[in-house]
Amino acid sequence: MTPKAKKTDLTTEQKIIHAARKLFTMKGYEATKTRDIAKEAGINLALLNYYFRSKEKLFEIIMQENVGQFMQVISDMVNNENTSINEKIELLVNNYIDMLTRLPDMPLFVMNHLKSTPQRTEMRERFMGSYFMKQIQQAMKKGEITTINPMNIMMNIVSLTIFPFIAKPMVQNNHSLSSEQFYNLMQERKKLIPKWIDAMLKSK
Amino acid sequence: MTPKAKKTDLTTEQKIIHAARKLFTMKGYEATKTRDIAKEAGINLALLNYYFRSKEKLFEIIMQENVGQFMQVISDMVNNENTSINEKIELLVNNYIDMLTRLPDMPLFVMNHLKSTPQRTEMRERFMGSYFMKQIQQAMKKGEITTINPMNIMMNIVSLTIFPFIAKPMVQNNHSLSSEQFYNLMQERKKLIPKWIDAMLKSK
DNA sequence: GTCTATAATTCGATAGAC
DNA sequence: GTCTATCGAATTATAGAC
Repeated sequence: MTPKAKKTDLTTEQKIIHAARKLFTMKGYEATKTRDIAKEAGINLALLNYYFRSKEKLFEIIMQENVGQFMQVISDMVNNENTSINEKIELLVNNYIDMLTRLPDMPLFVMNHLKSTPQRTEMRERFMGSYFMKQIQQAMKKGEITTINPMNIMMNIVSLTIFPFIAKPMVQNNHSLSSEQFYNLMQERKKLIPKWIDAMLKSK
Repeated sequence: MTPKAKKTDLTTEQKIIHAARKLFTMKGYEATKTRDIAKEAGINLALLNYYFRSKEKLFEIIMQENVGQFMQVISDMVNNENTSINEKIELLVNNYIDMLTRLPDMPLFVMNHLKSTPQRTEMRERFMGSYFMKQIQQAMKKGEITTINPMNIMMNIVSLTIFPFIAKPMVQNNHSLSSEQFYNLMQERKKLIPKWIDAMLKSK
């Protein structure tokens, strides 16, 4: 047996987490039934409560895991003191598009939760006090970029990167756009979004 | 009595629709209970089923109403033969921001539904065969705008306009950004988004 | 049309055997 | 740790009186 466990070698706890992650992110909290999680995990309903006391506790674990990953990409970007503005934007766009290609349900899942139960993410504070923010202000002062509310810069980068994954079912239905075409479109945007942001920052 | 009915003068059917619209868009299908709708409407639970046979039928009415409004803004824009490219963009951004200011829950509500039950919206076909599309292709041929996949243009306009409302709970928590500040930011974007799109279309 | 009462089902959670 | 069986609450929907 290799040290790397096969899928069937997962512990019961891991099997439940895997099943819960799949169903919660796919269908949301209310629409996901504990019976379905148990079935998907190949175990019994009672065992789910034995390991995780309640549906809500299990959900919180999955949600924090998702919120964490989601926020991490932004934190990594805005606090990096070794990259230029343009490099930061490229890094964030690349990381998000790669992540959301693997986990396309994540953004809607996270946004739904933040709406119903606002968290202390303090996105705005984190951004306003970040190294990225300082770089922007310096570039503005030097006249290298146009005068602009920094919130708009961050909002635009994230909008252009994430929204297409949220709107995917709208543009890509009935095979009008194949999965492969959508994938290619997103890969193409990795290079285009930084260029567009650059054009925006230099517009008068 | 004026011909315009007061809120308390609504028919029972209207009272139920109003309550259902509020709760469904706010909390989604599963989390909304028929009892709560009845309570919100000030009527009895049995009466809800008397008028609308089932929870699902009632939901479909509310959902189609929302999807319709959502799509209408795009249809109005891409099929208008009397406006320039820039005027079209300004119109769409203005209409969406005004609509979502009134109905901030709409985008998440609609996106959640389209994901779970893909509709025959054929957004891509409608766009690809539209008058707006023809204008873009002409402008590209004349070299007035840069060479770009038209899907990206539409995707960017909609992303920049709608995503901030979806991400609202993330940027605006714990009074870090007041409702008024958020409102002002969105109003400001009415003028900025068309400028940014313009810069994007002229970038090399 | 509107109500009260309740049927029928579903769901989260637990008891208790192994 | 894992299972079967079941409880108790919640929820959608309906029956039947007025």
